[in-house]
Amino acid sequence: MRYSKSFIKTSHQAPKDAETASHRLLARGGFIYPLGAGFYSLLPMGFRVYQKIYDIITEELNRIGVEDMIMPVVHPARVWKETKRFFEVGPELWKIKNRFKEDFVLAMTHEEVITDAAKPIISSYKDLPKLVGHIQTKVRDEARARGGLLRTKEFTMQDAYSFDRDEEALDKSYQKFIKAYNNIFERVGIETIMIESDVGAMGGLGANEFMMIAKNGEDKIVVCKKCWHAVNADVLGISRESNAIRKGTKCPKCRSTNLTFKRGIEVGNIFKLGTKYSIPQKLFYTDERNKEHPVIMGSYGIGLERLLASVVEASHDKDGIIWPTSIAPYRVYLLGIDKKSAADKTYQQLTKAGVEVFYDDRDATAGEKFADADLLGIPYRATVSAKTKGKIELKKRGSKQVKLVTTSELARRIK
RNA sequence: CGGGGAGUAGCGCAGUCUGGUAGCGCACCGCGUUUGGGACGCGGGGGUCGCAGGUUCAAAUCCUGUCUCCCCGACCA
Repeated sequence: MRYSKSFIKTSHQAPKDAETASHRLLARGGFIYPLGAGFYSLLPMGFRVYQKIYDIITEELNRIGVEDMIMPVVHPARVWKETKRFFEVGPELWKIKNRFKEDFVLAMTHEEVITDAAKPIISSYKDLPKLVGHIQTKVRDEARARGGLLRTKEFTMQDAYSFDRDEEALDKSYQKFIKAYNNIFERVGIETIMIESDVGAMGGLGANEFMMIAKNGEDKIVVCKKCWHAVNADVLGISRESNAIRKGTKCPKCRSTNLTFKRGIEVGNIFKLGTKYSIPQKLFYTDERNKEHPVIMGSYGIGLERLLASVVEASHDKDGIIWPTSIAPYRVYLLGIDKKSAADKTYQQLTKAGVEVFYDDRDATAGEKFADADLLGIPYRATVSAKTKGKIELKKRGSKQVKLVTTSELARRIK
C-alpha cells in the first residue's frame, strides 16, 4: 500500500484526554477513530492488525477442534427470558424494542443463543463432546467506557462453547482451551498469567481469567508468594490492599498470608458453566442406559480490540508502537528520501515478492517519514536514498542498528 | 450513578473573569527554496464559538435549560 493512497492521517498530537499509551498511540497513528464514547472505528491500519489477531485466534482454536460459525447480534428476548438473565443481568444488558414493542437484546454474550442452537443437534451421548465458536460483535451498556479500546461498549469477541457429558469431560475441554489461550497470547506477543476469578453473571462451577500484568490495568490481582496461586481480588472480597493485609487475608490455596498485589488487564476469560444454561433451556442428552442428563457446558472468550490495545500497552516506546511481527499491520515501512524512482522500483519488487509493504511515497521530509515509521511501529524500516548507493538501508523497529542490503536480500531477511 | 474537568476550524489551544462581532500552533491549498529525524519563506481557504431560550443597542463572553465528551470512583459476561 502506498501512503498517498491509504485512508490514513497520523498526528503529532494525541486526543486531549487520552491517557493510556495504547489510546494515545492508536489514535495518533490513525489506527482507530472514535465515533462516540465507547464506540470506535478501526481504520485500515488498525483493521489489518485486528485481522492478524483474528487469524491467530481462529487457527489456535481450530487446532483444538473448535468449529467456526456465526450467530446474530440482535436476539429475541425469549432465550434470555428462559435463563432469567433478561431480568437478572442489570443495566449492562442492552435491551431494545421493535416496532411492535416486543423485547430484544443486543448480544452481550452468546450462551443462550448457542444453547438454543444446540438443541436439535445434541440429543445423545454419541453427540458429545462438541466444540464450537465464533467471532462476533458484543454490545454492553457499560457504565463507563475507558482507555480507548481497553473498555468499549461495542467490541468483537471470540467466544467458544463446549458441550460435554459430565464434569470430567468438561475438565478436558477446559484444559484444551487453557492451552489454546496460552498459545494465542504468546503468539500475539504478550505475557499473561491465569488467575482464579469470579463466575459473575455467567454463573456456573468456576472461572479463570487470563491477565496481562499492567500498571494501569483495571483489575486487582492477588498473588501468593508461597505457592504462586493468583486470584482476582474480587474473589477474596478485597477492596483495599491495606485492609487485606491488616485483616490477614490468606491465600485460598495454601493459606499463606505472604501475598503480593498486582494490576492487570483481563484479555481472556473462561467459564465452567455446568448446567446453568442447559437446564433452563432444556438441552439434554440421553446416555447409554436411556437416561436423560443436562449437557455440561463451558464458555470461553477473548476480546479482540482489547487484546490489540494490550499489545500496544506492552510494546511501545516514546516514539510509538512496536508491533510484534506476528500481528504487525505491514512487514516493512519503505521510504525514499531523495531517490523517488528507486524507491518506487523497490516497492514494486517487494510487492511482487509478496512482502507486505507500506510505502511512504509522500513528498515529505526524511524526518517526517522516520517519525511515522516509528509511530506506526512496523517491524522493519527500509530506506532508499543517494547515500545507500543502489542498496537499501534496513533497520528493525526499536533497534539502532542499520544494514545495507539488496532488494532480494531484503525480501529474504524480513520474511 | 456520585465526584471532578471540558465543549471555540480536522487536531491541540488562547480569548470568557472585565460584553463591542474571533485568534494562535499543527494539518490543508498555491508558488518558491529545501530534504538522513516531525524544514523554511510568501500568499491563501476553512469556524451560525455544542444546542435552545433569555438579558442587552450589542453575547464565544452574562443568566436558565439541555446535549455531548474525558478523568477518578461505584459497576463490569
